Amino acid sequence: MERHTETEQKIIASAEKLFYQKGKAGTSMQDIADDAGINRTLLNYYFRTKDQLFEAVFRGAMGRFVPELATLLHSGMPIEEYIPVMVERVISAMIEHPQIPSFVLQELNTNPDRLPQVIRGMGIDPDVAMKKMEREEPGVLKSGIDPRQVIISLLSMCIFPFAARPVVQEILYGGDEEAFIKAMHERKKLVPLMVRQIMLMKKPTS
Amino acid sequence: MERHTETEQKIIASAEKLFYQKGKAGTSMQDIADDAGINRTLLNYYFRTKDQLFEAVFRGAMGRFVPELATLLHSGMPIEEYIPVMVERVISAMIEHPQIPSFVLQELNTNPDRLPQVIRGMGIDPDVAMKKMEREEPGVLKSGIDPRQVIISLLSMCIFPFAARPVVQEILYGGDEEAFIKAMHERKKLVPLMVRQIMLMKKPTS
DNA sequence: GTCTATATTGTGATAGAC
DNA sequence: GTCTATCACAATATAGAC
Repeated sequence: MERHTETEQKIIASAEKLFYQKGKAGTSMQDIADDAGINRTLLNYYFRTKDQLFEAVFRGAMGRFVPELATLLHSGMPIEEYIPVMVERVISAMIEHPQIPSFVLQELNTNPDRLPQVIRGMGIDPDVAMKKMEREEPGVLKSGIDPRQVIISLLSMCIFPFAARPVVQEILYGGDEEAFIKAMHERKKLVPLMVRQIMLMKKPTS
Repeated sequence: MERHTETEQKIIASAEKLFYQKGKAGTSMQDIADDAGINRTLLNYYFRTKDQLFEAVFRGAMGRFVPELATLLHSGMPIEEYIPVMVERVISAMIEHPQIPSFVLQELNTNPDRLPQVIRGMGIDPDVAMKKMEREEPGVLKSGIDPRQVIISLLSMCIFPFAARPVVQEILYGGDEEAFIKAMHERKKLVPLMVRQIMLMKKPTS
């Protein structure tokens, strides 16, 4: 592990702030330098190119909640046991860094070529994950629901409120930031209960 | 209503495609002109500035699913009745235009100043919406759950799979586009059932 | 490590010929 | 309506002095 100079840290901090908010294309090197209060050419000195600086920020963002999500697919525990753990960790991570979900989704949408790399980075073997879910299905879901539909709902209920934070906060919480955060803390308990209800669901007309 | 020339339509089509995918800052006027196979200055002739062209595209995107969402808050029906209708409409609209959710969320995140305008555009009076939910709460939710938490979950389960489509499709459906779309069609029936389960939930330790 | 100066390319936008 | 030519400026990046 290298030690990072003060300037380098200021650059990363400003780059994170601006990339999270305005995206890669919407942020110029000058913007970052100004925000960090340093000369523009220092960005090139430390990171050579804008691409490499962005890469550093993106990896950092992934590193902050990919490990939590990877648990979902690799834990040895039966699915119902680690759902509360996983939800608690994921939502907590997002409360600390509320802008990461929309930032990551935006980048993956703009540049889907990155997906394979990201998935490998998560240490996920999709086949293994699929088999795990299929294997668990009979025990976990009384109904004939595709377990992937449950996974999607679980992830949705955790991540979406942050990806759509401005809208949710404004419309449902009257723009009150504290109220929004408080609601997200409550959600750490609520989402597992909601998912539990979904898993107890009766088979639909299939 | 004006009639639109062929060139104008080609411009809008290409602008939508590229803005949806790469965002406003990530798309240049040259990119759009090239995609439409026309001269770059024609964009200025028809829309004067990039801002105005983007505005046209953004309004178009909003218009495609805001009316569906507004129903959620303005319908005279009791909430449980129009949930299936609303889910069906919203998901169908997103199957037709899968890129709109991430596009709109991205823009609202980058430029939250737009929110008031958008909310007014939806014809939503937030106060009215809140009162409606509070008024319905006793009848609809046996538990003491904040009805906003249910609304958030409902919207999440509908919209998130599209906002995160590349990831969901790749990891859960092995990159198979058809399989993803089929799953989203099934979701039109599933989400109302899931929400119903959530609304039947017992009060947590409050 | 940090600065100034500069090269190079790209961008949004307009004027004016056809 | 569509083109060419041109403008003013912003962007990334590098060379080289200190």
